[in-house]
This record gives sequence, structure tokens and C-alpha cells, in this order.
Amino acid sequence: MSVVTRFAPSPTGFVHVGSHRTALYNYLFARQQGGKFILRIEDTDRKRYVKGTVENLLFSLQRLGISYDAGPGKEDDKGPYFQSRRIDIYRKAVEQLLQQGHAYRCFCTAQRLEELRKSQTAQKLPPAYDGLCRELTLEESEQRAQNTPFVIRLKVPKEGTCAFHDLVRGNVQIAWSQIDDQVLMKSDGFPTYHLANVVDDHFMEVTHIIRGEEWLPSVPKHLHLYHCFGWDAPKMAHLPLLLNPDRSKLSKRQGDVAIEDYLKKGYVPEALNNFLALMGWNPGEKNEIYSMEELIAAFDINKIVKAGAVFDLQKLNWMNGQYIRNMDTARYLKEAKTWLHPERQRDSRIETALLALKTALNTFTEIPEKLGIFTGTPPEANEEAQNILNEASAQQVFSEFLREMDAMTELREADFKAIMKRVQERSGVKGKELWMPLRVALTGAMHGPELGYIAEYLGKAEAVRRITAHLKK
RNA sequence: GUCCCCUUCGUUCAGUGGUCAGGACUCAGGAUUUUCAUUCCUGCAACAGGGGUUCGAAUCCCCUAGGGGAUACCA
Repeated sequence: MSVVTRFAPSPTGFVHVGSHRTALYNYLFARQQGGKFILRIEDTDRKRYVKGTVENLLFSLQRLGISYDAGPGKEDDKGPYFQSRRIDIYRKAVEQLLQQGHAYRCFCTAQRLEELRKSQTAQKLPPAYDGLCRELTLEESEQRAQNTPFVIRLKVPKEGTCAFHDLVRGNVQIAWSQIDDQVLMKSDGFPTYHLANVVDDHFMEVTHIIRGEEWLPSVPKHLHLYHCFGWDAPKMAHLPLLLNPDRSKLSKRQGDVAIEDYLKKGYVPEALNNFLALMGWNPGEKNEIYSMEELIAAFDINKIVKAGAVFDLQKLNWMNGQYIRNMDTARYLKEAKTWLHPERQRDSRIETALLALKTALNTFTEIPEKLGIFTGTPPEANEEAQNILNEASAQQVFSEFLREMDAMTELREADFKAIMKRVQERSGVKGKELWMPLRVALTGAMHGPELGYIAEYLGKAEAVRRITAHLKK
């Protein structure tokens, strides 16, 4: 049977990086196995629905290059892929459960449940439904349903343990006594996650459920549902969580958690994928830079790590820098320009400056700041730099350089080395003593990108002007 | 509280009974470079603790501690 995985987010906000990693793993596994990857929107909680998040989600997936074979906008005979449009399917399913005695209507009010929970907590008992409505006869239940609001609960076994195998965790056992009679259908007629998820995964023929670790404790409920329906359960893999530096669940309080935040900050989509893929799994080789194709080829679901991983910005930054440096020039220039002020974008020489910065960037956001050395007015040379300017050899370099300039119509980076070579020969000055005076004269600083780029960016006239300014009569 | 999961350098990932416990990021030092950055080299740095099992444990078992997750008519 061919593999089918799914990513099933709920549209309640931004796309969390952990959520994206889940999507990525599902995608990698499906692609590697030559299977199908589907996207399903779990919008069964009308209270939590946030407008625009579906669009946002689709956009994020697209930006990061994760394509799905079926899902919103790509319907097939297994759809629709919005749970809110599948309500009839869930109702039919839960009716079957009801008729077969696997589920029951519960008429308990929210108030009673609240009190129940309070008293249980006071007695240090685990809060759980006490089963008041569990033994109602179908007849009675149907009668009361006429004029009383109700939910439908799953009749969970009372004794024994639920043992199952997880692709990441191995064998796991949970006592049935720990499992509450889960609500399957809310009083508003919408299903809960547990019901909708199981029903959809079955009808969409999902073979592997790859999702976050927070779902591990509800596996018994799901397995019981499959059992009641008489369906085979998919294989499961519960992924370790992404963590804050203090090892709590990665949250907004301690930094950016939304994919779009990182996109906005100038991170390269490929780098984001590469980095996230390596949080919780690693091919175990020296190289850590992987294209999507390489990730697909190398991915091994059996080698997913069990422990949670701290989201390490330092490494992301490094990796992003790698992607920027390895980017082909055309794409680099195109992307880099989007980080410029509109007026700078019209600057005909800006590419020269951008090219010089390519090795100096970890993220594109650093561009405006690092561009300063090209576009800004040079700072007053500090004492150390001033000393360099005052050297007799510096003066010689200046005049020789100026003389070179006389012969040129324009100043090109490509010619710069040759020019300097001639200046060196004529002046007899070389090495640092040759270059530093020019650097200081041109930029006011002792450090910066390659001088040739700076010179070309400035242009002949401006370069000459700056050097002349430091020439002593 | 209860249940479940987890525990190798600061971070991340290798290592599934015999390894000098390895790689990557960070950091430090060095080389290259006109400087910075890049690149390259070197180095610092870990098996949570305690019991077993075994000739031999990071690797298997138990306990403890710590961390995380779940305990909703949210997902």
C-alpha cells in the first residue's frame, strides 16, 4: 500500500515553526516513499477560528516549497479538505457509534461538569467525567435529546491497558483507567478533534500519522475509535517538541515562533527548511547543508530523536548565511534589493555594494546597516586611522593613486587590483601600508568590505575627491 | 496531584555491549586575505545521579532526580 501522510493544522493563528516542521516531516516522508501528502484544515472550533489564517498557511507552505497532492484548492474524491465542510460525515459516523453502543449522549451541563471537576481536584483525584449518562438507555437518551442539549461521548473501556507502537517512541502503554470518556460531538453539532481526525484519516486513507508529541496521551482514544469503527489504525510517529532556550515549549514570549516572522526577518526559505529538518533528526554526516531533494533522499523516520530540541537561533543564522553565500548572483541581487529603501533600489551602482556584502550577511535584514559604509558619509578617522593617513608613505600612495585616476575615465572593481599594483610599483609601498591609507581615506574606517567594490561604488570622482581631501600640500 | 514521554559537550545531532565518546553551531587560537567577512586548520567542551546485569556499559534492567507534555463541549 502506498504511503499517505497529512498535515492537519487548525486555522487559529500564525504558522508555528514547530508546526511547520511537522508539515515538513510529513512531506519528506511522503515524497521519499513515493506516496501522497495531503493538507487538511481542521476548523471545527468556531470560537477559535481566526480569519485569514488559512490564506496565511497556504502562503507559508508555498513560500517554503512544500506542495501537497490534495487539499484546499486541490480537491479530489477524498475531499473536501476543510473539516467544517464534512460535518455530515462525522454525524453519520457518530450515529453509528451511538447505535452500536460505543458512544452515548451526555446531558450534563457545563455547570455540573465544572463542579464535578472542582470536587475531584479538591479530593486530589484526576478530573474526569464520572459517567453519569453512560448507562442511559438509547430510548431514554433519544427522548431527552428532543429538548435537551447534549454532547456525545466515547465509551472508553474501564479496565486493562492500551498498548501501542509508535515509530518514534517505541512501545507505549497507557491504562484505560486514565482515559476519560472523550467528547466526540459538541453540543453545537461540531465534532471534536478526536472524532474528526480519526474519521478523516480513515476516509482519506492516511497510512502514517506524523504529529507533535502533545498528541501521544490521546492515542488510546483514537485507537479505540478505530476499533469501534472496525477500521485499521494508521502507523503513528509522535515528534519531539521544539523548545525555548529554557526548555519549555517554544512560545511567543521568548522570541519569534511564526514562520512568517522569520520570512520577514530575511531568512531564506531553504535555510529554514534545512534547519528545521535537522531539529529532531539528522542523517549523521559531517555535512549539514541539505537541499530539499537531499533531505527527501536522506530522511529516515526511524531515526527521529525522542527528546525535545531547543530552537537555536545561532545555528539558524549560520545556516542562513551559508545559503546566502551559496546563492547564485542573480537571485541574491534580486532578493537583496527587496531589503533596500526604494530610493536605494534606483541607485544604479547599488549592485556593486550588494555584491561586496554577500559574504558578510547572515540575514538580509542586515543589509541596510552594512550598506552604511558605502552609502553613508565616512566617519571622522579615529586616532589610529589618523596616524595611518599621516604617514609619509600614505601621502605617496595618494599621489600615485590620483595619478592613476587621471588616466582613467571610470573606476572599476575589475581594474582595481591592477591599479593598485601599479601604485605599488611607483610608490614602492606595499601590503598594509599601501592599502590602509586608501581604505581610511575612502571610508574613514580601518575595516570593511573589499576596497575595489567600495571604490567602484563611490565612482572615480568621489574617490578622487575623498583622497584629495587627505592630501597634504 | 495523576498519567505518559524524555535525559550524550552551552545548543544540536552521531554513537543501539568493547570508540581516544564523533560531527555541526557557538567560543578561543592559528593560517590565508589590504582590513573585515569568507575559507581552511587546531583547540575547549558531554554520557543527570545511584544501584544492578555483564569479563566489559553512554548503550540492557531498576530506582531517584530533573525537564517536558497531557489531563477541555481547544486543537
